[in-house]
Amino acid sequence: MGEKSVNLKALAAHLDLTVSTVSRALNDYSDISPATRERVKLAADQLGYRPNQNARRLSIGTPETVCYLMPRQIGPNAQPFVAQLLAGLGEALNERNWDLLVSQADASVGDLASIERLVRSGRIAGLVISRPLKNDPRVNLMQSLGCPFVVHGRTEKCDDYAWYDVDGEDAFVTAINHLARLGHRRIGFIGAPLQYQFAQERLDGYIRGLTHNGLAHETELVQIAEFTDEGGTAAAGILMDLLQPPTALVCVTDMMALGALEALHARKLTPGKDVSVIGYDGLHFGKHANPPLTTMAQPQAHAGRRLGDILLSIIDGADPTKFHELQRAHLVQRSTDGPVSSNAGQANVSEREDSP
Amino acid sequence: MGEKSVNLKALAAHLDLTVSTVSRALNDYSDISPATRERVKLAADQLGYRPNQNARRLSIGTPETVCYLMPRQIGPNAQPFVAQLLAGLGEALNERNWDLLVSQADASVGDLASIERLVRSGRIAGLVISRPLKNDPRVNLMQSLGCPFVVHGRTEKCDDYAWYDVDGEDAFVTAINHLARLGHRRIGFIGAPLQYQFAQERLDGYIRGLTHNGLAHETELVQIAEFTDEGGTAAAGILMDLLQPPTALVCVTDMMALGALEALHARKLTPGKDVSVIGYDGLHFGKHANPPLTTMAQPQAHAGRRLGDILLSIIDGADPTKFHELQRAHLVQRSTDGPVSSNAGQANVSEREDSP
DNA sequence: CTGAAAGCGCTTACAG
DNA sequence: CTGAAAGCGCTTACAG
Repeated sequence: MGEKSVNLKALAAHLDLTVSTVSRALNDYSDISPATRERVKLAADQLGYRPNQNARRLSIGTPETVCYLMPRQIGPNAQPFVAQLLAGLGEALNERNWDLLVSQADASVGDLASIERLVRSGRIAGLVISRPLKNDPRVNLMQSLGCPFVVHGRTEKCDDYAWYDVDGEDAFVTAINHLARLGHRRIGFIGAPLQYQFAQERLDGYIRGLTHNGLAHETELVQIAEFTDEGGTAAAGILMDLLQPPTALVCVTDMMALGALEALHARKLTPGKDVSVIGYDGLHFGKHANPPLTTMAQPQAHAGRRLGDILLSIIDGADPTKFHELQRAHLVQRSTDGPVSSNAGQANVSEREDSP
Repeated sequence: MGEKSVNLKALAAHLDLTVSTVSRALNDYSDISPATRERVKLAADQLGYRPNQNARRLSIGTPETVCYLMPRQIGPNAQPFVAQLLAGLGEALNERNWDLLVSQADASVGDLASIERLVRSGRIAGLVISRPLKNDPRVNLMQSLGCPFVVHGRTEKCDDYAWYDVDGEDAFVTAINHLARLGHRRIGFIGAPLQYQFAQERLDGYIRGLTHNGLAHETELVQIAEFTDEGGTAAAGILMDLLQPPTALVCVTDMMALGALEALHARKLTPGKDVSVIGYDGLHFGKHANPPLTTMAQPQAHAGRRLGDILLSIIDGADPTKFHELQRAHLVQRSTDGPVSSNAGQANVSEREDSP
């Protein structure tokens, strides 16, 4: 146990060869005789030799490592997709024997410094940024550092770097179209802080959807909150307590939609019957919601793999601006969408109406 | 953009000093005059110098990196806790400026080779293994390699290495006690494949709980399936279709419990009223289940941080066998547990009863 | 207090 | 076909 692992020198000595020859044999140089190549490889296997990667990478001049910048936790279990994304990234990297680092620097100040340190210290050959802000300083930083990167999502101005995204605007147009077809004319929007580009896009889609269906965009129907279930509950509460409450709600994340369902339950309203709710993400968990959540599902199975492949291509020298990959979300109808209810449009009777 | 980052040599030249002096100044050696130390640090800041970590680590002889072995995906979004765990690990590592690698090797054959390569190639100083099997070859491998590691969970024989776990046996005794107090006498167990130690432990707890409450352990009440919601649905279906179906179900994961709820709904049974269901994990999502899921919640907020701290201690030379940290899960009562229903114990009328 | 030198474990032109 | 040597960018005894 703990036999110190053999290095090139020891292996060479064992074989009565120089490290130079052994190294080239191991790396399949053509100027090594087949005989010694085999002999070397056999001995390497037997002794369990593995080249020291720090030394190797220092020598070849690339860290053969890529970093995934984890979005910070917003509430408990808010990121069920991280594992899947990492699995996809790892799959792409494994094929080359590259490593996957994870770090937690977001768009705040101190974290920019940590990103800079990460790339300047030669630890990584590329970076995956996720959940970008409308104007994200990390993107600017990476550009000025000249380090390859790919964004999972987009910023407002996104033409000069690589990204992979799902079309949130289109998804919300689809959701509104669906609701309009069901007869809804007052549709509430439950959104996330607009500094996040995804939040802005989905709001844009909501507005475009309204316009497209000849519906007015009333600002009181737009409620912004943290993208957690509690945020969704709070926002839905405000909307349902309006004098003219909406008959349907679209939510920027499934988590918020789940929270919105709670607000409906608290008001004895049945989701899908009294009030329709459509979420966004397509989380598997939505199937078990009360009732099962209708949602705009994004095709997340291959996001990690694609992000990895794109990043590797860029590191290999491809033009980043060639990679603008936009996927579409699709409507998954479960049980929270339905035709506008007969008593729709009923005004809430507020105490204030009776006041002076 | 892309100014090639300065290295020690360039920085030294810029300062008219040798790399030797500059290195020691940067690392706060006491034999450097305060004046030049300040001068060096200032210049380093200005030029954005960051020591190349591959070189540094090769020189100091440690990779300053730790690896987290991700459990493989079992179904979509099956690992909502991975993000939280990584965040905790990262927090512990950040304090020393160490890196966090993630890899996906599980207990299968080819993956053992990849673990061996990982440690032999000097890329990592330690490893976090999760979701171990009863007898996990990864643990044996790490021991024979003499590489520090910590297990999230335990194997059957777990006295000679470090682990952090939640007491699943105790949790299931608690769950059974709770159900027994509510009058249940036929309690079904929905489990995962028993090669996983966690599955065995929870089954042990189930049996111990039954015994403790004077209830018989009937093998037909134990159903093993994959730990996904579909697995839970299938297992619950079999149990509820028994001639003498159980009046309560305990499930080894919340995911399986959510699946079990579906099986009850399909049979027009109301969870918490007709049949009680208790899950395990304490997933946040359970709050939004139909109805909200009662569960044995594990304190997962600090698992990552603890695992990181333990691993670092071992790397620093602490005795691994000193770290056997067992947390307790606690009952979170939501809405799927309730007193045994009045029509409990009613036999299913099967067609076979009418047969010859 | 600072410099010159060796070494970490590889890779890769360059000789022979 | 193989060897001797330089170099990757650091750190750290060892001199002076």
